[in-house]
Amino acid sequence: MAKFVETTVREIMLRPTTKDLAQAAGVSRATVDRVLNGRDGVRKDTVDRVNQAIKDLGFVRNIQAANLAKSQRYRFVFALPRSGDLFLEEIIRHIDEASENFAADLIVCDVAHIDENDPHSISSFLATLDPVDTTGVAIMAPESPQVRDAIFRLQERGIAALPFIADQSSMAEHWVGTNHNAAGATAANLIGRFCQKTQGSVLVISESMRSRDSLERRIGFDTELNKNFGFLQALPSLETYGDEDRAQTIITNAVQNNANLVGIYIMSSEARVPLQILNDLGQTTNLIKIAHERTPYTENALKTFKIDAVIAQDPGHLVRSAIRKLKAIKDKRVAIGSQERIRIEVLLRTNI
Amino acid sequence: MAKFVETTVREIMLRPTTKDLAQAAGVSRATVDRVLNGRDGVRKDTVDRVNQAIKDLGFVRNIQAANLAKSQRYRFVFALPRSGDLFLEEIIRHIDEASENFAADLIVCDVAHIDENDPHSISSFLATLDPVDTTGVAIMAPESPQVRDAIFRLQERGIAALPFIADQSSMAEHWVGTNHNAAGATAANLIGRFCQKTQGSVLVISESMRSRDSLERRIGFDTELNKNFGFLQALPSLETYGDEDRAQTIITNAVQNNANLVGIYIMSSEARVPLQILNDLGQTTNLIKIAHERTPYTENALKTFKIDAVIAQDPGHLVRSAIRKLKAIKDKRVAIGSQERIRIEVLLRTNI
DNA sequence: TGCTAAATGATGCACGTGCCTCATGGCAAC
DNA sequence: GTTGCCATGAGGCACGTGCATCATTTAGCA
Repeated sequence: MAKFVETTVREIMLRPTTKDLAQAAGVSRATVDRVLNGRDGVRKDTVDRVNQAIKDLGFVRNIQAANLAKSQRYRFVFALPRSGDLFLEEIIRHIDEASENFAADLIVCDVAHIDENDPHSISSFLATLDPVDTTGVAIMAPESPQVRDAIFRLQERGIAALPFIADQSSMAEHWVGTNHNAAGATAANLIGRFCQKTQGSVLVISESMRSRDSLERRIGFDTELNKNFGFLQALPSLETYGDEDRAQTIITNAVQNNANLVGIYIMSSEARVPLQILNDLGQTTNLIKIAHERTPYTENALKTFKIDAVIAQDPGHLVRSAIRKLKAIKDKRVAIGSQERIRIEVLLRTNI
Repeated sequence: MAKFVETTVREIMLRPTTKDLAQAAGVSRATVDRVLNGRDGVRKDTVDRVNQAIKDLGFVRNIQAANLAKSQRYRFVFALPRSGDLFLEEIIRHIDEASENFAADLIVCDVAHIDENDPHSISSFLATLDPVDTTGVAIMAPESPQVRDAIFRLQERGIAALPFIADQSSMAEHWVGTNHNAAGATAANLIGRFCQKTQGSVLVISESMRSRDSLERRIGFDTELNKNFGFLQALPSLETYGDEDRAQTIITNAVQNNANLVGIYIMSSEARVPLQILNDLGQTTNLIKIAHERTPYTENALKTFKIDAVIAQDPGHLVRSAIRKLKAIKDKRVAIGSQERIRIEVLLRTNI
């Protein structure tokens, strides 16, 4: 049984303050303040003395008190594509939910809709944001030089900016989303394991192959299939361009022209349209079908055996992770690594 | 493109204070304080007036300021079994990590080791905890009347208490962990889908069937297997009792006496011992193998094709969820529902 | 040595809430 | 009318930090 020595506990419960710091470093509270907040006019060896005291005492700034003093508030904007996509609806729902639940932390979230295919308009929207009432922005938009530049300019103006779900390359660690390559590989892995070692081909349906996300998924999918499931052959990607009529035509053609089809991978986040078309075709019931993202539609499709697995990223986690990261940037902290790695979820009928 | 009217933003960024409340309700700040903190000596209609003002203004108490005023600190104790279990090690690692990262929120976490099979000693340990230095406890222990009672007594003394991973039934919503039944069903689902429709039997290895968790997993497993994979037959559970020699004997026997084995489900959180035994036996390489919990060992086993899938609950998420729930209880708030539902993760070689 | 600028100290208010004390006014029972 | 209780008001201090102002000390330099 663990013992808790009284004094230790008290020490833990009472943390050192800037006053203690000042005393330990042999300076005044004003100088501690200068060092803590990076103001200039302090000699280097004084700075070092204070920093040493911070280490020695294990001082951690009381952010609540600091925020109180600064009347700091956080307002984060989620810049999302305007679209009727079910996955986006889920995202927005979670932003609303998070907005309520982070109210106690003085955080407010808003959604702004952008035209995802017009980098110029996105860039000029971002330019209108004012650091006075906007603390940070999470941006979901396909990669483009304009958007990447706009993000850098935001940061220069003191607004935290974060690519959201859609990756802007060269932002390195600074984004929120999953590894699309691994997600595609997981789809291939599941199709390979689920189909009964039958020789055959796999249909890949996408909304568009122009985005980096789609390309990466496809590469991950192909690589895994070739390497570990050589008996399966992936067909070229069908692109629906979000057009239902076009989807109807190309999917119907593909199914009828490929007699030895064993599986279908729906790569885009809008699984509903392709699935309904496949369902209406009727001849695809015993094919392995894998789609992306948890929505009411895909959940139901899993339950009713119309689909075999869903590769998903948790929309609530994505939203909260973005909020925490934006806040961490503002607070000049580092966020928890392991908490912010968004998992690639595998949803089956039994674990939704 | 979204527009943000100046005034609206300012309104959002500046929240009403108790002063505003007092003015709106036509009472003094002292009375607002009496109502907010549930002190008595206030007439009912006055209470109603204040509550109405809270609604009208959308007042939300500034917890940071309140904590500052109260010098409120949180110290949470995780009461865990003492064991060399890799999963437990992961849990402890995440408690340490969380402890660092929640420091900014004035939260400190400690681990206490309990004797999981001695409800009496657990109960008397819990009784020693002092509300002065312990804000809440997360308890990982098998279900028992003594522990359940001890939990209720803790709550009476003002210490938040929460069953952790191991369920104490009748605590309803108030616990942190996954649905074991669904986890077992998912294991069955995966084995059923992965094996190539071969008739055969499935070995189930457990540490002990005395715990409710194991029973529930087993029930979920059997139900799913019988319902959707009738061609497979689950064998009676092998219990290792944490004894390596015993494990060696019973597993070897089972494998040699069941010629038509197609899969193995390792139900306990300690997958290492059974897996090593199976590996040494050599004749099980092409059986479907499924285990529980992500540990360095299971991760490696996935990567090297020694195991086909892992059913896991994210230890970091479990820990953080427990902390958030305990804090919410202390703050008399309701936690975010969707954030606190721990997912049953399916880990494959491609998405770890 | 004396001058100037840079570095540091001293101090006080503000932030929003909890908690305490003391004063005041009303109302009912005697 | 007096007494005593109850509901409420008024005000102040504390929490830990940010930020501002003004005073004072120290270092650098001629």
